[in-house]
Amino acid sequence: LGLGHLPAPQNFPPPSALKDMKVTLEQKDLWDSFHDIGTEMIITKAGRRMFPTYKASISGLDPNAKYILLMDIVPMDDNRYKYHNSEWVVSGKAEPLMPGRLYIHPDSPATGTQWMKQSVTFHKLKLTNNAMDQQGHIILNSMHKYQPRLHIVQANDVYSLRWNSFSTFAFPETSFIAVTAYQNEKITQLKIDNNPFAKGFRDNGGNRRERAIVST
Amino acid sequence: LGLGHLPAPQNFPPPSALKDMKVTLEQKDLWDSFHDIGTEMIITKAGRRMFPTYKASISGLDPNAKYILLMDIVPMDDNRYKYHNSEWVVSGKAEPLMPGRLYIHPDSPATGTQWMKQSVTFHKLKLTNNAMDQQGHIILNSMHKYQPRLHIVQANDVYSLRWNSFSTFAFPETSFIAVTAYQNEKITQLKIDNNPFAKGFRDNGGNRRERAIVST
DNA sequence: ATCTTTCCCACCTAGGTGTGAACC
DNA sequence: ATGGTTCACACCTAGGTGGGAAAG
Repeated sequence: LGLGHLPAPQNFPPPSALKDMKVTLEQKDLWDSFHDIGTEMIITKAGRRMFPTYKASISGLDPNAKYILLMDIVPMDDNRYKYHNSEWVVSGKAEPLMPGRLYIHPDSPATGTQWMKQSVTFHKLKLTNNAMDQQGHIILNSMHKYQPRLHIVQANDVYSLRWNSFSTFAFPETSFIAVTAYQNEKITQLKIDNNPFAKGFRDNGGNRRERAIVST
Repeated sequence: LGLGHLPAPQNFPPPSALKDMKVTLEQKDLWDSFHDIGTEMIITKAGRRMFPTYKASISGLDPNAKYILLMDIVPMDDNRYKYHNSEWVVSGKAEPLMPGRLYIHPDSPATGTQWMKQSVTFHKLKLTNNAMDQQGHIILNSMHKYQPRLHIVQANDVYSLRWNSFSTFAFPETSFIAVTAYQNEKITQLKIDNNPFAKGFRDNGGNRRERAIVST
């Protein structure tokens, strides 16, 4: 079990008490369309959201027990990558990584009923390349390959978080390479086409206004 | 102690263990300028924020104990009011009120250290006149007079909330009359002058653009 | 040179304001 | 008629996008 690296098998066998627990990734088609090309996620100093957003629907929890949901993002290998001739190639050894930060879902702790009644979304999670980040964002190295993981922990509050009874889920289609600027223009176009916040960059059938010239 | 009405004295004597607990209302000058005229707060079906925002700085908590902070808003008397000849006058008996809802500060529960390190703001609290509200907003009756109260409860989580050890604080300058439309135009003007979201209604020294005519 | 990162920007989404007419 | 409520709206704040130039 590599220190902070992705363990195999990806999904831990859940404790017997939770054997019916099931997690389904939402918007799988969208994730797949990115994954087929090679997903890239922008990381910035201030922190950047992931797109697509990680959303999951959960079943099989004890309705009355309390759970904390968290995400972490672990390196998939020991390589550093570069984008060369329209493909990702290994370019060296991975940078050393600080112990991975955890993003605790802000609704935590909540009962099984509350987690199951609607899908759980992690849209507020942010990625940063700033190793000194003070805002609790997840710190990653650019040009490295990562795998997000969802953890479900039965615990009464975030302070008594113990790692003695939890289930971990990793969906391969959510893996990505962290970048500070998009490398593959097909990824850029998929983001523009699907992220509502990037609508300004869509080609509206020739009706798009030209960008204004800034006079300084 | 009137059922759901404002008890006297307004501030409960705190438990001895919390005798050093202190709560200071922020932006007291702003609250005072409203209070001097007669504060009105809009209530709507969808829920409306309060302005000024209720903010408090807190000291004297046990740094390591965990606390939940809540607000409720209680009737100040049994009257219904109306605004007549530029003043508020009693116009009848109060409407019956559902048991008051509590607004639990979203950072709850947190340690004394966390509550004390910066001021606590309740800007997300919303008021509604919709008795069937499903979104957890505080339900009030229009044309009735109210007093917001802050409660500090030592408790480990929101589910085990017990009313056996808490402190209540009520600042008279935060009392208000709930309305569906402003009655006193001095209140309207104070809101426009101070609420950033109402900047569009400020008179910019004659530079304000005329409102566009809507063609339908 | 080449590759990667940073910064400011126009352009969006999301949602908090009082208005004034319509509604009851 | 009168008094109170609702609704669509223009106009804001707040903050999430990738672009492109500049910087490293």
